Amino acid sequence: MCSSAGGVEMENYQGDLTDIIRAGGGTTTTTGSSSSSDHHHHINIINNSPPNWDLVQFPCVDPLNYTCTTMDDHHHHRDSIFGDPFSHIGDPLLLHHHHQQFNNNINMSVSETSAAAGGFCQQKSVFHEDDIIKSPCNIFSRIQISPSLSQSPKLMPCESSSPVVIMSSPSASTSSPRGIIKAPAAMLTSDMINANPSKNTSCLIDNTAPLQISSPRNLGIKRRKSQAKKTVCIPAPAAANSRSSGEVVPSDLWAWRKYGQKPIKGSPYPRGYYRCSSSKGCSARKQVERSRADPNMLVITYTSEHNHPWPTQRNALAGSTRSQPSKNNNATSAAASKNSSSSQTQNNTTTKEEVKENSNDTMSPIVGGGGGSSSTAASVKEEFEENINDHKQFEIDQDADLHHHHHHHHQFSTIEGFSQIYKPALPDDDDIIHSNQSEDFFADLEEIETDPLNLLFTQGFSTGVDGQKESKALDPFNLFDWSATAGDDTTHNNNNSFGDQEAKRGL
DNA sequence: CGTGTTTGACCTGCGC
DNA sequence: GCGCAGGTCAAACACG
Repeated sequence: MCSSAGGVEMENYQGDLTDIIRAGGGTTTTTGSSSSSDHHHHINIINNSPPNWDLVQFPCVDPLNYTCTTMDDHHHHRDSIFGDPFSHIGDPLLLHHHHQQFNNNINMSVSETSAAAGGFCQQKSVFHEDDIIKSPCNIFSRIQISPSLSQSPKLMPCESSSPVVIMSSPSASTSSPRGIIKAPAAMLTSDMINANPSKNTSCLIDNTAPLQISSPRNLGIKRRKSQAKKTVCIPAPAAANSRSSGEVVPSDLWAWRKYGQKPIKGSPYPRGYYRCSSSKGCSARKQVERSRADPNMLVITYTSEHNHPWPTQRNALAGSTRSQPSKNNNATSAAASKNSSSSQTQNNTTTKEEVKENSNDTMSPIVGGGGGSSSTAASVKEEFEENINDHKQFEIDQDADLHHHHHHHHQFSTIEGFSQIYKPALPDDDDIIHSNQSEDFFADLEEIETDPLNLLFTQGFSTGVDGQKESKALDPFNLFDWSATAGDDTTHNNNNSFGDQEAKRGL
């Protein structure tokens, strides 16, 4: 079955990119080699520039159902149902300059359905080269949603950080391996590829082969059930040379349990299958695989939605925290051998163990690995608490690097962004970011208030009133709701209350 | 004991 | 109908 690995075959790859969010990535790549210890990762992050930030942040997004109130009202469809982290994310940087534009032009909340219906918004402005170039490109990767992609010319020249590309394909069916996604191709122009000569390929999903979306043949993809799927491409938290499966899944705070792994034809990397373990009845699933073009990038496909709030229990921790089983190596290698290809083997040399190691990284919770695929909010929380000191250090470093005058006493101001971002996928909560429901929800989440992300944002992006503007630029997540926040007091209030709670807790 | 991972077998959808 | 390939199941095992 498995085929040829080697990565020679790219066609399949393309098909997988139905709805893609690409996180810029490259970031981790070099540094994070598998072998690096937690400390190493930590250090890297701290010392590094923006690119690392990308890594740190994207993962966070994942589980959240961002309700993007700011999005164009015409496109209410939400991806959030998938727990797609990026579905509602906007480019912070771009927002900084084109906040309004972003809202209008990018519809992050577009679900496949909407996409199929042409719900995608115009991606026009967002990807202006000027914006990209001018923008700080620092902390966060650019998040781009390219619905049809045809228009997004240069996506990511961002030097320091690769942009995150969110792509939504018109039809869910396109995501099949065989399916060809052409849209992405548009995104992956030579410009994009070359834009970042200095950087590795992180930004590219597959630059070696033409990306195609939807070809007649593609339609035949194996979609058992025409389930809408969301594909997210993010930088692999772990070492670039991850072993085996390459499923170094960034922590998304949902509890995922791996229930299968299959070699994918045409890809040297196997695909891991995860299902939500937070709730028995939860049908949320995700597939994680490495990009063939760029092993540093993980392609995560979300299927179904979480039917439960954010995990507040540590029920999923038991296994998540366990250290690397010796068996893993063998298993992994075995899997690798199946795939056959030297390169594959090499890449596959990274086992879960490494992933776990990475996950331990204090910074990982967010992206790098807070527990990898299996990490839970609780676990992340734990890690965070244990390393709170480190985080503070991180904050300091960030401040220095970013030249932002962020102060501890301001840190809670960013909670607003956090609360908005941290919205679990709640059923039927379209557009509820402003609703009481969301408020209640967060009230229930006290347990995870100390979530690393929260802290991260708090520390990393805290800004005073004066810094609000800056924070917007820096805070990728706030982006999403800024406009909403501005126009919606409710949201604001919710956030504030949330922040207050944390403040009370002495965070 | 509870939870997660691994992994071979099985199921299902699709193209030919 | 057959074969291929993706997706899922479930037993065995590991970890805390």
